[in-house]
Amino acid sequence: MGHPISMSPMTTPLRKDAARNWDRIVAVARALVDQDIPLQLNDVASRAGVGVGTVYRHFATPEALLETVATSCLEALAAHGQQALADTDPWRALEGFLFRTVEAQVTDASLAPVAAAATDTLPRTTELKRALQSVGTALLDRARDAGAVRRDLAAADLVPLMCGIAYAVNVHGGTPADRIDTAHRYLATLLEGLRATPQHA
Amino acid sequence: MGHPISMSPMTTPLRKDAARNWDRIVAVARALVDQDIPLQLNDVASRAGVGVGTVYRHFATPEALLETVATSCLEALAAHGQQALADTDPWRALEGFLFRTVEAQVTDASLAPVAAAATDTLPRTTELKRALQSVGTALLDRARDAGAVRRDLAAADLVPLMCGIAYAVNVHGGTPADRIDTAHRYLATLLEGLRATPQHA
DNA sequence: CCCTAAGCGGATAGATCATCCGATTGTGTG
DNA sequence: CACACAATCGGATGATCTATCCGCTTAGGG
Repeated sequence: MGHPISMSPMTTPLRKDAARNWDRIVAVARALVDQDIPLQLNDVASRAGVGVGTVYRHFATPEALLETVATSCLEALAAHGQQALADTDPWRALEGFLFRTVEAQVTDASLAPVAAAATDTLPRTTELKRALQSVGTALLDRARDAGAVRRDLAAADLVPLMCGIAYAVNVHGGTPADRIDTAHRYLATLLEGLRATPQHA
Repeated sequence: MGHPISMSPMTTPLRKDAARNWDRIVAVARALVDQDIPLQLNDVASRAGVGVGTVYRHFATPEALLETVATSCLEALAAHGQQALADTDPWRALEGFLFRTVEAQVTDASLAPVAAAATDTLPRTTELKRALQSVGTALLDRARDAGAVRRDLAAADLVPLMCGIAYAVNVHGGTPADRIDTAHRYLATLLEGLRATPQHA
């Protein structure tokens, strides 16, 4: 699957047992994140049935493990971003992309902290975040050129705003279904404000 | 100043040395919060020049200490809320109140965690939060009755949204001045969306 | 089959947290 | 003022959590 080496072909492949342990650890971490249990590496080790040293060797910090867990989700977002760029309607493209982004953050607890972190542990995370940022910038610029969004919001505001919405949803709370609904309402409201406001012209 | 007993007249006053230590501890905590240093009670004790036991006796948990630090700020907000209720323009009143709220959260690091916490440690905090909530509800209802805000946002959304904005500002980062500016931009955008949107009628 | 290096795993040192209790000090009383 | 007693102090201490190090095991090429 998604072992580190699958991204960097220059590294010697992991030994079979190492790969197995890597999978176990990430699977356990995924489960913990889904249950909102904080990632403590000692704990992960015992749950995965491996030694503490093994976990620390693969992932130097809880953040590194969390980023690994988040990777697939980030990749899916980036992929959708590419599709959005192909949409001919600039506003619809931006709107759809942002909806997916918040929905992902609200659905997957691993995403929010990774998105909000100023500095990344893994190069892969940096790479993916950069890609997402550039897609967002492109979509926003296009929408702005089309006169569809107000001019005082910059590309650098997109990530913070999406994180803010996700955070607000968490504060609001509720069942998973509620949360998605809340996320939609909040984002819809924000987008209404994001639109260029012709009534002020 | 604001010792616990000043709010509950039924309790015997603190002994002189106890009051002095209480002040020292809160002052140190205030300073730590302002420097974004996490509140660790052992650490607070040594910085305040008191024993660990003393700190733990006054504040059972870091949250209790944080809530105490935040109290004066919450009181100021509640006071402003009362003034806002006196404003005859429903929209302006709501807008002003919300601006103050985010500004406070962005300015004072003790506020955000206290506002976002689902459950309070101190009764006083619960009381103040309830008061703020009811002011917010009143302002929102009034604005809605005046047809000034969209109907699909409830009073229960106000706190989460304000926390979300503050969080977004933190993710965005920058100097204190930048942060206040960012907060204003974000809130202005959100408020634009919060307004009733007549062009959809 | 054997050798080597990659990988394993847990004992353990180090840091942090929170409690408990003997020593100290403020305060009301005679 | 001297005393008694209760309130408060403070840090030694045990519990918990974090992360490293190193002797043992095992995969996999020759």
